Amino acid sequence: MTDAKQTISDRIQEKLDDLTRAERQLALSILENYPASGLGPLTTLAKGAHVSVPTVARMVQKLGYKGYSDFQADLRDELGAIAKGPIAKHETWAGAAPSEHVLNRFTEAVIDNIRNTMAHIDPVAFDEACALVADQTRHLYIVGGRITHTLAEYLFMHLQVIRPNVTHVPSTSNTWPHYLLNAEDGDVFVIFDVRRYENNTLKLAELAHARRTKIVLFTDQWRSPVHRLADISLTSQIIVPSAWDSATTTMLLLESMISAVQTLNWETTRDRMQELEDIFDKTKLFRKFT
Amino acid sequence: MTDAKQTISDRIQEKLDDLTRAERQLALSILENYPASGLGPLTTLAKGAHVSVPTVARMVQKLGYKGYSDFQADLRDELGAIAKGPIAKHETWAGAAPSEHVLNRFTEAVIDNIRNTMAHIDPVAFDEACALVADQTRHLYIVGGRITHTLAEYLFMHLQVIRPNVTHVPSTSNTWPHYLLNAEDGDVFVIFDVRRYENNTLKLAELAHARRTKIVLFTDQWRSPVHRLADISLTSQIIVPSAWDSATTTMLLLESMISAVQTLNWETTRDRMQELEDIFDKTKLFRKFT
DNA sequence: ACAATTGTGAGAAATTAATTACAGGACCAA
DNA sequence: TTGGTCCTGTAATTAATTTCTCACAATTGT
Repeated sequence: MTDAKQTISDRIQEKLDDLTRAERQLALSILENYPASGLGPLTTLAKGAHVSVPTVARMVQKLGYKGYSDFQADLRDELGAIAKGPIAKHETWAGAAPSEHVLNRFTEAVIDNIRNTMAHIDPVAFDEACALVADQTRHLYIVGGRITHTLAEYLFMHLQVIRPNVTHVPSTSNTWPHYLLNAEDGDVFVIFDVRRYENNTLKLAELAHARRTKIVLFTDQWRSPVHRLADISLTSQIIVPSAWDSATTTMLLLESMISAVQTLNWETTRDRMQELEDIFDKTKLFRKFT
Repeated sequence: MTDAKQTISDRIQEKLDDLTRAERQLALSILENYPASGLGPLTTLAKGAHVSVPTVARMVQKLGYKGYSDFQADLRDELGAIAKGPIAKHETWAGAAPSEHVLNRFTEAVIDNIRNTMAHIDPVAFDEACALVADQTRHLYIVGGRITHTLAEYLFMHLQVIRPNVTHVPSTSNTWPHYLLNAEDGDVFVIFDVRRYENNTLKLAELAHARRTKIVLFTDQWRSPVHRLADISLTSQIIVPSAWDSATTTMLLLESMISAVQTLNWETTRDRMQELEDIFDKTKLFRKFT
């Protein structure tokens, strides 16, 4: 037992000497276009390698598989594991805890979410969204739902420092129609809507859309119906081993956006932050150290 | 048609809007484990995505394929082309963006934070904290600060469903002394305090400590002064390339705790969640699908 | 010439894909 | 609320493909 898991490619190369001429020819053909060629029909593979069908059947059995289907299944598994990316699938994060501990299972799921989210995100759209949010000439409305209003508020708090003209609108409230009265052509709505999509949020988005405002949507992989009205949708994968969904990945996107917007507006932000510091100093709400 | 070649992944995402709910569910399932899952048998794919066989057939046709086999062949071609091309650069997270893009720099920093946090966490202490939070015989107070009150509220919302006797106390408020009147020996305070530690929060912690309550503290690597009063401190690394700190890692710890507490209280939680669902159904605040 | 290997062709068995009709839900608009 | 529309899963059936095996002939290398 050298290694817990060796790739099928390794396995083939290892057995290469035990194979006969036609079998070797087949094996090399598989390795040549690996792993795609091994995932097609048996006859195609045979034809591509210029060997006969029984040769293929014989070889996979020599490799230790029950049949070609078995071999294919293993190939698919390997492909799935590889696609997961640079970090091993079963890495233990909290080293002091067993891998079945909730900390490790949860962390693994979140890392997976992050990887998947980043793999599918369109950086151009992301940059456009940041530019919209950074544009101080547009009034900015931030809308959250039942769960997501915490994320909305997190964004709101930071943007308040970065720029003026920001309003936080809780969609689960009777008062949100009032906010729309002021919304004009060109203003920006940042809307959060994840699973258990809320009718209120959709209504609000529709009204905002009707007023020709720009809409930036934070949603999950299943996409809130709001996305049809949104100019830019940023989707996160949010599945975790829990009865609830995870907000961590969305939070990551959010903080990335805050960071980007802060950079875009740095001149303004620096002054405003300094003022804020001064006010804090005066009020003694915070401690300098310890 | 902008560029000559688009991947099937792109093609799916592009058509995502034209798909119906179940079809989208299927499409996302394919993207989730791409491209391995699409190379297996149709029935396996359908089962894995929790959709029916005809749905798969309908979707691939909407994507412009003659049938599932046709779709698979295209997938294999793409896989073959990828393998031939430049070696996959898995250094970056958002593959479509350069490694200097804020998304990649930020994500890398957050992953680093997670790794570091998990490396230093004491799982026994974590479990003890979960047990305290899960204990329904103790009244639970949740305290957040200027920034962290969003995290506090996130925890509060979930625990409200899991168990009774939970109170959210904003430390930046004139009213918090009132809450302490009711705090008794054995009650639990969950306190959030990260950089720019707040005097109010410390005062509140001192008073809570004087009343012999248990204190669970979420803080950062520099540790809030509250930690001297806390029974259990859970520290996160929160540094990111930004003018602010990151809450993502703390959020991860938080969600792990919610998941653990939910498991500990599953009997109670299940019933309460069911009731909640029923109420949602009646109020029609949420939509079932799409 | 002998032994091992390989291909041929054919056919059985198993799996898989594709289609249909229908009933139950969800959504929507009046 | 209600009727209508669209979507979806179930189940059953058929068609098609694919895997697998066999016996035997052809080929190759020794």
